[in-house]
Amino acid sequence: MNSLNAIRLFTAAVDAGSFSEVGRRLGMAPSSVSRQIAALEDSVGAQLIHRTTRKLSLTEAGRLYFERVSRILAELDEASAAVSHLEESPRGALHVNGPTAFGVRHVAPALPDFLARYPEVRVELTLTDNFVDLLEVGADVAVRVGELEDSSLIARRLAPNRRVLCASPGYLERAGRPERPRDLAAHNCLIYTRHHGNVHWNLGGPDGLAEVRVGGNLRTNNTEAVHAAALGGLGIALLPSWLVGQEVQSGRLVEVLPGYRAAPGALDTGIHALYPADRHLSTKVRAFVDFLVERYGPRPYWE
Amino acid sequence: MNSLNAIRLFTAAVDAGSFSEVGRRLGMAPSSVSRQIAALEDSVGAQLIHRTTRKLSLTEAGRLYFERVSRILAELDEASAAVSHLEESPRGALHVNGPTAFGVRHVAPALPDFLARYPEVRVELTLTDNFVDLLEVGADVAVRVGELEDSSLIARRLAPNRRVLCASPGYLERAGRPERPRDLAAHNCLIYTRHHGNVHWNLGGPDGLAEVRVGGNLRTNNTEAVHAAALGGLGIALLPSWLVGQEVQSGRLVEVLPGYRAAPGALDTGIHALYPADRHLSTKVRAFVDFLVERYGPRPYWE
DNA sequence: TATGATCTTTGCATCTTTTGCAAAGGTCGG
DNA sequence: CCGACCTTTGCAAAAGATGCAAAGATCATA
Repeated sequence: MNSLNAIRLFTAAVDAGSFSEVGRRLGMAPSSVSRQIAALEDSVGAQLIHRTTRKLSLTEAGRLYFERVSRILAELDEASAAVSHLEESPRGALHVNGPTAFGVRHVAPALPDFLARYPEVRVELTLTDNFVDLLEVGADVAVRVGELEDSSLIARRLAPNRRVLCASPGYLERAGRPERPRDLAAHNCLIYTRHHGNVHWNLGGPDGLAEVRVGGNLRTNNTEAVHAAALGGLGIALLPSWLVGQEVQSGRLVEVLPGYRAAPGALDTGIHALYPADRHLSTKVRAFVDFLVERYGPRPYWE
Repeated sequence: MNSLNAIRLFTAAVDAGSFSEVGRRLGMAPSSVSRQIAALEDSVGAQLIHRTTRKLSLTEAGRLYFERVSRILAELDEASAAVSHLEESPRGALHVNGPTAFGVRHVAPALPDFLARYPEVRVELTLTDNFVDLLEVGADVAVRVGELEDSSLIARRLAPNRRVLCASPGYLERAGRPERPRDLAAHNCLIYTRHHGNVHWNLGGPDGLAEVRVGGNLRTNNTEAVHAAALGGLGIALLPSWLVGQEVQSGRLVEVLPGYRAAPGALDTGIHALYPADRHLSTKVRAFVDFLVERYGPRPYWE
């Protein structure tokens, strides 16, 4: 096909009025200019420029081609510039995907600050609780809590994902306060699980790991339900700190066995931002992830 | 710079949904497609396509670029097509240059037939008697009578340029009819010359070359003036056959010393079409020159 | 009128770029 | 878990672009 370079040389020759002058301006040998333009003429099948040693002049075909092509070249440069412009600074649409609970509590509230810092960005926040393929849904970046599927995506750690035991002050007053992990077996523990069968809580504390079989009158596959039940005083829940941290701080919930944490498991790998492992990471994604890292910090505000 | 090929591959990939599919359609290795598009991304400085092994998806930059670029590619193809179209058959503007006298008598009258045969051609006929640079004046083809400057132009012979002696019947009745070249010295010879000094007519006839010094009461640098004077009965003129041929045929002028012709000289090299020696001779020029060659034929109608 | 400067083009050797193949690493469906 | 298919990278070969020098041509100038 006719190369873009040849077309550029053609227009340059029309402007400069001489192949040699083009060569001088563009730092190439006149012979190269000559050959490229000759090849272009062959490819379109028409003489574009009449040449004498002293003067160039356009043929009718050349005039026609020049008019159309010079406009097209400008448009092409504009298109490249527009794309490059997108990457100069964070700008354009940013599709963020994340789980509902975390998104509502810690992503959405962060957006005003983020958008204030990057006024040219538009955020489209999609909160879903089923796993979605980033590219499928057209997202630029996803926030994931726990369980990272191994994939070609890059994961950047935003915060730890720790689960703590907690209950409402009313429940503890009524049912007593466990002193050791094994005391939990006698309590009404609010179970979040996606599977059937017995549930064990693995707790790490000052005296090492303790596995406690727990149970109670509520099992659900919805963390929010456990949360609501705990707030309502139903029992003891094992919930992520980002979900209950502020309520513990405000006293609406009380931490139980404060020296103990859920032992790190599949669900506790942390909170990550995921984005495609492209050679060119877009500035808006980088800015967003950096922003979240900075906002949550080494020790998140909810801890 | 970013190559046109890479851009074409990019749009092809968007259409095909897979680099391998592009390779199959265009007959090239998937690796080449991959590398070209990667290079394009480097050149614009942004990721255009997210790739997994199973799916391609456009980034925002990619969508933006695709929209603009696919339209631009279409325009570019159109531009090439328009130029190629010009050469498919004679078509477009044809600038013809020639001398006034010949042009009025033998070019302009030929144009109706020419344009009837090639309805898509528009002729712009410029008649000038001073020598002009074809390219300077933007002409595609020139008709030249006699004296070919040697140049880079191609000359195609259209007809002989012979000068014959003639006078009006009235003059011959009054002054008598020369029988031999030397008789001309006693006649009123109408002199066309651009220089000062004596004028000699070199005549070739059955007995070889004869040089006669001629003179009379009219010298002019304008052939038409000589022509008009001869028609008016002023004397004997040496004029091109294409100028007086039809008047000789109609009897308004009578040929003098019919066995003699002006000996071929610089002025008698013939009538030629001149056009640039380009690698791609445009079809409209070729058609026009062919048309004149055919119209004048081996023996022009004016002879 | 002759000379020199400058222009375009072509042959040729060289250098850069592109290409296809093979292999590696990854993903999806059965 | 396996096989089919995808993208990417290394590597050698092919293709294309480049610069130089020389040839042929034109114009300005001495």
